[in-house]
Amino acid sequence: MDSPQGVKNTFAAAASTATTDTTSSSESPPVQESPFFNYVNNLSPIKPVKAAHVAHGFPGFSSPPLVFTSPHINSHREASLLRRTQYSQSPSVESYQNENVGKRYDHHDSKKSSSLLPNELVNDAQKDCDFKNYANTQSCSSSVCVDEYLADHVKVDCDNPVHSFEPEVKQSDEVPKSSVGGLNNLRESILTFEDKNVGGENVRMPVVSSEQMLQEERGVEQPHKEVPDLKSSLSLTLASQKQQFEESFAQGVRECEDYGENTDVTSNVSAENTVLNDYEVSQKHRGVRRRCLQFEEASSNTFRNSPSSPHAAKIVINSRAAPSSSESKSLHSSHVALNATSTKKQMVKLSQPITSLFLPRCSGNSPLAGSKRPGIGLHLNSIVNAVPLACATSTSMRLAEDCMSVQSMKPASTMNSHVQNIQGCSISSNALTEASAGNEDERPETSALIAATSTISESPTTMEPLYLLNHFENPATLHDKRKLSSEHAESFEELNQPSPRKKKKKSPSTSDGDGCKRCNCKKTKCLKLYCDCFAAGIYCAEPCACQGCFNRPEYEDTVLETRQQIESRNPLAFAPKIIQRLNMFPAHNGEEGNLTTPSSARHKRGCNCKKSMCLKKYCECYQANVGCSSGCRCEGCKNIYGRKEEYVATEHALSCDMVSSRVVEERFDGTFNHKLESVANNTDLPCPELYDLQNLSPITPSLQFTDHGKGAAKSRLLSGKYLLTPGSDVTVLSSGTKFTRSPRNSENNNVLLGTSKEVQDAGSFDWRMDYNNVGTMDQSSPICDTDGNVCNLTPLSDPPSSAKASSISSRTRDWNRYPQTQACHRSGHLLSGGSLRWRSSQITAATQLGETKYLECFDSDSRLYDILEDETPEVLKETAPPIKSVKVSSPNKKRISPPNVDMHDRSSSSGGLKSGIKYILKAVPSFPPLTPCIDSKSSGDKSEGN
DNA sequence: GAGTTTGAAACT
DNA sequence: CAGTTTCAAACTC
Repeated sequence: MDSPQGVKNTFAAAASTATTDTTSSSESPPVQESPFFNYVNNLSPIKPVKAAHVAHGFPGFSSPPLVFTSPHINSHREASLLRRTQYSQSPSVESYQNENVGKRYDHHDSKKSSSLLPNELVNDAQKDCDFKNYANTQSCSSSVCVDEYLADHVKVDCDNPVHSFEPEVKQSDEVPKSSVGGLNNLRESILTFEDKNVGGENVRMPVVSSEQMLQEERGVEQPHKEVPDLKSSLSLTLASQKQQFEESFAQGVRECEDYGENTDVTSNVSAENTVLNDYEVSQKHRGVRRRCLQFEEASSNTFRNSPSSPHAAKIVINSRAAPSSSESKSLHSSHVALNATSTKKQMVKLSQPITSLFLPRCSGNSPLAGSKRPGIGLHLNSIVNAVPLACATSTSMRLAEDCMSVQSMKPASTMNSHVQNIQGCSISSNALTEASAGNEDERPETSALIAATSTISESPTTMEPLYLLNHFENPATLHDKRKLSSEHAESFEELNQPSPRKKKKKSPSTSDGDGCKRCNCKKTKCLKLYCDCFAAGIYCAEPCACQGCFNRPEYEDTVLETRQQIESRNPLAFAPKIIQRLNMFPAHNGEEGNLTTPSSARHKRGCNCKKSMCLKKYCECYQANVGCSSGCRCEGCKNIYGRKEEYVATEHALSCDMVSSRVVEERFDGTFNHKLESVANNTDLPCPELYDLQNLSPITPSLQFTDHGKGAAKSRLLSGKYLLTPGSDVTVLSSGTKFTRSPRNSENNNVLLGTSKEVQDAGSFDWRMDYNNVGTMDQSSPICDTDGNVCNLTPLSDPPSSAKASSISSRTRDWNRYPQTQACHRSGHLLSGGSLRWRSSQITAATQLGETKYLECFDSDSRLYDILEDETPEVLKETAPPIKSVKVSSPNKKRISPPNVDMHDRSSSSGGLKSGIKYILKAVPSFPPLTPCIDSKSSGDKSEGN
């Protein structure tokens, strides 16, 4: 590989727009010479940006589908990690872990050291532990169970999960001796652990002990022996999480199980392919068996129907990855990896539901996590519907990474991002565990949650870009996890096939089998929007056939710069192109969930097809599986998903129906807001859901509205927030269709921001937020964080209304008062606000204000009105003006459809809300173009404009 | 796999 | 703002 610098330079020279090297090259560690690193790096990119978002996202997990999933990332890492772990069990790994805990990986270390995975695992485990600690007893119990599972403990002391374990243990025993030995080691370690902690009590606090163990290990860097302990502990935590997750998941969604099983199978296959040795394979099998047994048992305990089995299968797969090395180690690592992967997979499968579940908890526990991945703007690819696939790409942009606390690590950052993703997964798992922590007994709640989430998340399809996710370290939003997981699967394959560009071609763009897109750029170096990967905010991955690609973690700086430049020109450039509009009612069309429904989603800009009649993928609307809207300038539109005319009509109808009292209530009812708030507070709504809700709720209009009347605005904002909260959302917005509908919504977790513009902003915000606030994020719930970040950003950015800002600031303070949940609401507001520009721009300025940010956000929202008017996608606007809407599309701008309706009018009427139609932007992961965006926005151009 | 078509993105 | 060029995906052969 060229040295990054050199490449950058050349690239910069080559790329007209792009690239500024300045920062650069130096940053990116040259490391990558080894193909492996390159490979890894490729994977890593995703992490940074998206991860952060994702984190919140989890909530998302729901995330969206599509877009590109960078395949490799997760799977590869896991696999590589596992393998490496085998090789290097050495304390170094532990040290990494330790470091990771406090920090993140160094590039070199991460890259070079195979330990990465372990680190990730460790981190996850640690996080999990933290969560568990937070959760305390409950989690502990679960963890204990997990430990037992892993250990196959002799003791089944723990009645709960433990019992199930016994059988597993037996099986494990059956496993080949070699493997058995490893198992035994693990068991021993576990046992010791248990003994220490519990001393044979049925219910233990293993978690704590596990954590302690981990800490000890970290601190001391004990030799291999300890490693197993750590691993075991990790595995235990992971296992516990898995169990919890599985349980809840099983309850909530069987379908997911099926899906998961399928995936598992596939993963297994791939794993096999990857599998190095029969020996390893055997180990895997063992692990699988165990896990299967364990999980099965666990699941059986809780719910057998469910997914547990699938999980086990998944686990097994994971185990494969971890083939070798010392059995015990391998086992541990495998367990960990498996756990991680399993969780991820689950996440992926269940993703939406899970995320939602997690998010709430995450938000509750750790504020931050939640931050939605605001940033992520989905590209067309991301389009919820269109991409049913799950490829959520894991690829995260480094950009995010830079922003990320871990700035120091560049290349590593990518790794970190991956790790983060993983962590996120773990986190999510933790959240689940926490939720379920209570053990089986407690499960009911979790299960209920899960069920709820599952219902909400129904659509698995949604994917999210990773970049944004990466931003949030913690966040590791579910989305990220999901993506990662999905990617992991792919990554495995990729790993197998080191050559990056092989695939190339277009796997059908948006989705390869995975549903991940891959670019084939030749001249743009993947630094322009021509590149789907770049546009989606993800790094190019191996599958990409691009030439001279700079959209890689190594070139984070370049990518960021380029991105910023693009955003400076068009703040919405990275915003999700497709906005989902949720109908309050299931579907006037009768097609509730179907994104395809014309009413369900729209392309932000609209297409401009002339020859394809919107019946081919040339049409972005068609490609996104969305109907054409008034914003489209297509000729002879025959979009099967909905024609412009239809769209208008539907809007009309919807508006009539929807507008009804609810909107009014929302607007006016302070009580409503209160309810929402209470709901938000109470409910652990996963961020994603919130997002969804937000998305659903025609927030933007509300925001605008709020702008008009500040007081009202606040209330609305609140409402928006409420919307964010799942429960509130449901109540408020729609009645329930929302959740179900939005598979996308789930995706949207990333989307959080909701409206396209909003989304974009959010995406950018998130990124920025993450970067700036990474630390803060941790503190606050992820969602909130993101929101908060966004808010912060917004104020700054908003140039226009300084006065507003002031007023807003006061408001923001109020917001600050609000708990994280509120923050989430804020995010919703943001979404509703829809003026992405502002936010984005604001983002730059505001970084960290946190609370104040929220307030600002509102302000920004007001500004957003302006923006919305300008930028808001036609779709959004359309939604607002239910009837008239016929075509809002601005004549001039091809893409940008100027808002037909007066924002004020709409806002006042909250027409958008009333209409009941909600659009969700699936934002493409927008990089955090830190500052520049604002200006452009302030300029007021419609995003596209020129 | 190469070549053509298409429409978005970028540029002027 | 409009028009043109460039680009890469989608499509066809």
